Amino acid sequence: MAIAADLLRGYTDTIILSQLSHGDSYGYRISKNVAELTGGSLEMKEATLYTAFRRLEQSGCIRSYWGDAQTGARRRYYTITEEGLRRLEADCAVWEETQQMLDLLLKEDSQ
Amino acid sequence: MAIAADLLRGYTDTIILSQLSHGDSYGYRISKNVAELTGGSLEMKEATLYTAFRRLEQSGCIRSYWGDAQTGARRRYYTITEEGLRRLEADCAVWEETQQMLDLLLKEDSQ
DNA sequence: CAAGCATGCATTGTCAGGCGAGGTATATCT
DNA sequence: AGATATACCTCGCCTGACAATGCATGCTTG
Repeated sequence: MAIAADLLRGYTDTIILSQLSHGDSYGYRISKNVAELTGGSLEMKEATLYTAFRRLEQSGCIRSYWGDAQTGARRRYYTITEEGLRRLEADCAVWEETQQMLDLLLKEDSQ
Repeated sequence: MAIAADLLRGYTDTIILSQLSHGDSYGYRISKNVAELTGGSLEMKEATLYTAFRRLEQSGCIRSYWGDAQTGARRRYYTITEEGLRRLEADCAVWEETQQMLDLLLKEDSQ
């Protein structure tokens, strides 16, 4: 397939993995954290987020456990796995290549 | 919507517009040109390409005309419009922001 | 001359991911 | 009591990438 353009679409997973590489976290927090980091530019929609969690757990990139909900609503925490770390690294490499490729194509001098 | 992650997916259109900003061209040529520029990393599939042409023409970003096929198969040439140029510029700006955003999220220091 | 390959365009149907809309539950503040 | 923040989840739609398929021309090579 060789760096298909379609790959550009799946970066939700990568962002989640990146967030989890800093330590266990949960949906709501990741969502808020990403929003804050990007100055509100990127809002991960809940539907997007939770489907991504299912997908990532399915493929063995993350594991989950329920936190005890003494205070407030219950939370499902996620942990990144070894597989997930490898996936993250691979995704980042692809992202680098993708950036270079698109930059090349879009910044190509006229004529 | 504010720079949705989904926007990352639609860069086929942008690449085509960029190619056409250098002068009129046609499907096969754009496809070969992109493949060559990226060292074969990016192969625009025909189905993708021609669907994109329809989409872009529909939205007024490009216009098309048949070249005379004296030699070889007939070709449909495409011209970028004013609207298309504006679209290209806007897309490039979005691309810049997107890059910065993802870089920020993926290169964020651990801890 | 037939077969194969490069050139060239086009459509149909499938699939995956983003996300709008809806639902549930708890705790706090007014 | 109602609003708001925290927190999770799912269904169904839409869009874009692309495999598969089909068509036509012209050149080359066995």
